[in-house]
Amino acid sequence: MDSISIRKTFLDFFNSKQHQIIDSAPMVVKNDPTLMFTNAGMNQFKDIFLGNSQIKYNRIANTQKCLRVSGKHNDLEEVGKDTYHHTMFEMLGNWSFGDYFKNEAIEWAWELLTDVYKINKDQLYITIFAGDSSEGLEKDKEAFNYWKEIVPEERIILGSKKDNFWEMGDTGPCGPCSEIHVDIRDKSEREKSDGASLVNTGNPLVIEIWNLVFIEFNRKQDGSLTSLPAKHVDTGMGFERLCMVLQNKKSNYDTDVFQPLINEIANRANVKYGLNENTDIAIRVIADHLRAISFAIADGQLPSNNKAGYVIRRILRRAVRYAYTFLGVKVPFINELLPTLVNQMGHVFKEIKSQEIIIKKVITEEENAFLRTLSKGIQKFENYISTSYEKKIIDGSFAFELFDTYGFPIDLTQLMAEEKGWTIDMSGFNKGMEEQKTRSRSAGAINAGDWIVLQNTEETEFVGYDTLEAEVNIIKYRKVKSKDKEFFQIVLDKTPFYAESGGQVGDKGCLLSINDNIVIVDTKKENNLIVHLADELPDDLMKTYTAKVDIDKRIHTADNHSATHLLHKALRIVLGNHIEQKGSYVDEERLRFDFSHFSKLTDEEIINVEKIVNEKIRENIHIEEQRNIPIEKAKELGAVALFGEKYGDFVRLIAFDTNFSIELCGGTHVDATGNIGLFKIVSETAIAAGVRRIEAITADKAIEYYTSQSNTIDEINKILKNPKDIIKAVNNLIEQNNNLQKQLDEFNKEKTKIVKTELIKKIKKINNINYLAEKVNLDLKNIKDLAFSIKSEINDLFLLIATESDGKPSISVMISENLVKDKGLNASNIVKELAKEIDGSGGGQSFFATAGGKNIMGIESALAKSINYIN
RNA sequence: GGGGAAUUAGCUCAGUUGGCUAGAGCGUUUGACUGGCAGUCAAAAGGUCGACGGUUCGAUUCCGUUAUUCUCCA
Repeated sequence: MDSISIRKTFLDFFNSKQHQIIDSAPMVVKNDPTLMFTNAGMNQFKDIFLGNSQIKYNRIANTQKCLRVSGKHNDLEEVGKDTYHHTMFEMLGNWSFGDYFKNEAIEWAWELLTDVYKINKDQLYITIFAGDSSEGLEKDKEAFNYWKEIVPEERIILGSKKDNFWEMGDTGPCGPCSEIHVDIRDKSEREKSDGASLVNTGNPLVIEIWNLVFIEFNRKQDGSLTSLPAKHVDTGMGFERLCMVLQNKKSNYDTDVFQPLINEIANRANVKYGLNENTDIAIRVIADHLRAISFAIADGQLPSNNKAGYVIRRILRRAVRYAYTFLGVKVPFINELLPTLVNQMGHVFKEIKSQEIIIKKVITEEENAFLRTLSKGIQKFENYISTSYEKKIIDGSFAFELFDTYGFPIDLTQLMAEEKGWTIDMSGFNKGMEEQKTRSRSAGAINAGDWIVLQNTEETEFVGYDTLEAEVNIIKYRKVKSKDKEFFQIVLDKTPFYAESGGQVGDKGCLLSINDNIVIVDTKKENNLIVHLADELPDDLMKTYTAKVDIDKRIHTADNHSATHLLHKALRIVLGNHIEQKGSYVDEERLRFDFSHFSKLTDEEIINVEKIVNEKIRENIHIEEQRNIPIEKAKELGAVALFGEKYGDFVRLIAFDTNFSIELCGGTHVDATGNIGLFKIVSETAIAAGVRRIEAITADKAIEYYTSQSNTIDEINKILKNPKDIIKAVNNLIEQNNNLQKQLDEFNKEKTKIVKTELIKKIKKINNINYLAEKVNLDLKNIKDLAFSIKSEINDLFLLIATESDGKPSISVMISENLVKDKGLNASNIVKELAKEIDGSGGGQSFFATAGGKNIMGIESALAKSINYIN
């Protein structure tokens, strides 16, 4: 069975069991501070488990794109070395939310694996939770009894809390799980030893294939467990692994999920897969990482220099490094593999097909950038080797500097050192690493206290679309410490405050009562929870408060947000339908819109975009809002859906003229476009390969902009005495200035020349030295020129020039090089001594030195004393 | 969020106890050689040393602030 049918069979099977089949959520997670990427199938249902969201379907199944590269599940460094770790993988799963439980979950899993996929029953083993006395938990008898009916008892293995009890985090929903393991060893091996003894022992051929989690408890802060009223089923089956089993392979990489990529890589690198351990690893790394970065970029996460974007960059760089070191490919080529991937997965995951061009462009650019980083690191490394050749040990601190500051991978440093017969002081390197880690941890440590729950309410009601003021009660709060700040997070039963999301900043405002005025400094979202940030708590937490949003900030933010929608559509009209939103930021000051486009916008295009937006503003189009419509209907209406945004099945739709702009959007907007007033683009720049950024202002800010521009022109006009043609007048001025500057230079040259000839005339020959000490009226730069110029004409020169500028004296001494050498004269020393006369100090080189001081009266004596040096 | 680094000619970069009136290669322009292309040789132009402030007689160099970029950690 090929991988495409395997995936389809899974979804069809659960569809036939009345499951709603849903799309994969984006790999890139928004609104969850604890998670950067989707790392398990259940992530998008976290709010349901936590009770923050309502259940829309009782039964769901899907295939979920997952990425395990950071945090608790970090498989990045393992990828490639074995046959089963991946950064990106698909997780097949079926869920029950308060609907069916252990019985059906077990029955269906068995049916699918053995009846549908036809896996040999003798090769399957079951694990169930054995119980844990320290938790006061008994063996999962329920699961055991169900399994016993379908599987011989000796194939059911009791597992510990570590293997068979699943927890989402330190607190929250959890429960026992039951895993299905499969033994894919050769028949002869299976006959020799029992597979049961190899379950959970790390054998790559006796592996877990499906994990069925039964969520029935809630872990409280004090560590105790309570039984949940609604029990859930959460299952996960690794797709790539399933393919391996069904295709009778011993490695995920041997399945048709990876083989086309592997062949392509081997082809292009001109190596054969399966002959050499090192090149095999490299090929697997590249195949895996290409998938991860392509899907991440499609989900809207561009490589960048921090956070999630940085993780993506690192994955790509790991791939480039393996290609560079083990395949000897030193030019960008990973981007060229993309068509193979798109060909293979584009029909299921449409996002990589529709964005193929931009993904390729971004990868190419990143490859080039990293190859540059590598060559810089190599240069640094070779410099180091050549300057400290005697010891043949590379300092840990230098290796760390290369890694930390220049991004040069440590194992590459090791490899290069080995080639030269050097070693690296790894303990020094590790020490630097440790220091860096502890520094970061202590700085980033956020100490969140327990939630203090005052009321039990399911979900905060957001009323901010309709009102900016509401009577509210506090349902829970907690104190949060981060580094030197301490603040409170407050959750309300309902709130007019918009929480930061979709690029729009969170609201500010206050909680008011007769005696209290608590300032809300920001509003953020943690999953679906709207959290208000405040520096202090109200005195009486049980009271009802008036929650008031900062109206000015909200209105101006809405201006900018609505303008962003108009801009988006205008860009599509002017530039074409390839425009995809890649990022957006909206606050009360301005708006920022990143979008895919391949060249700089011309002045004309920018003017056209501005023109369209301003026309739509003048049309004063009223907003059409539909708050809860099914996503299918929204798409029918032509709404622009954004990759990288997570949508429920019901969405909010914002239209300004249904024939013009329709977008799915949770943000706050103006009632009619006329409120925006005026729209002005202030900058257009590139931010990544194929991605451009427009920054713009609206309303008051735009008017201020034009006012200040106009004032500037008025000022210039005034200064130039109202010329007919201001541009011509300025050009004339510049030209005149250039001419004058030229003349001035000429004049100074002339003057210097005259002074020079006069000075040369005054030179006296004393003891075979051409001596002169004079005061002149030139600035310091000209004196320097003068001194060098005289030196080039007069041999055996001892020259002292003094001058006065801004009421301060300064002296310069110039001595011919041969005198410096033969007579031991040193201009620097001489000038230091003479500087005493003018209450100053100075220095310089042995043939030319300068000094400055405070006492003008000392110039004469300094000039007089200079003769002592040649006598 | 925290650390490290970079920013010098159109491009790629040198430039250490603060003072060599700021350099190289490539590119550009001009001239010579050649029938032309190309090339060789010679010469020239091109610098607010990222911005602002401080220390100093003097700052590309030292210190602080800031901007941008790179990089590592969380």
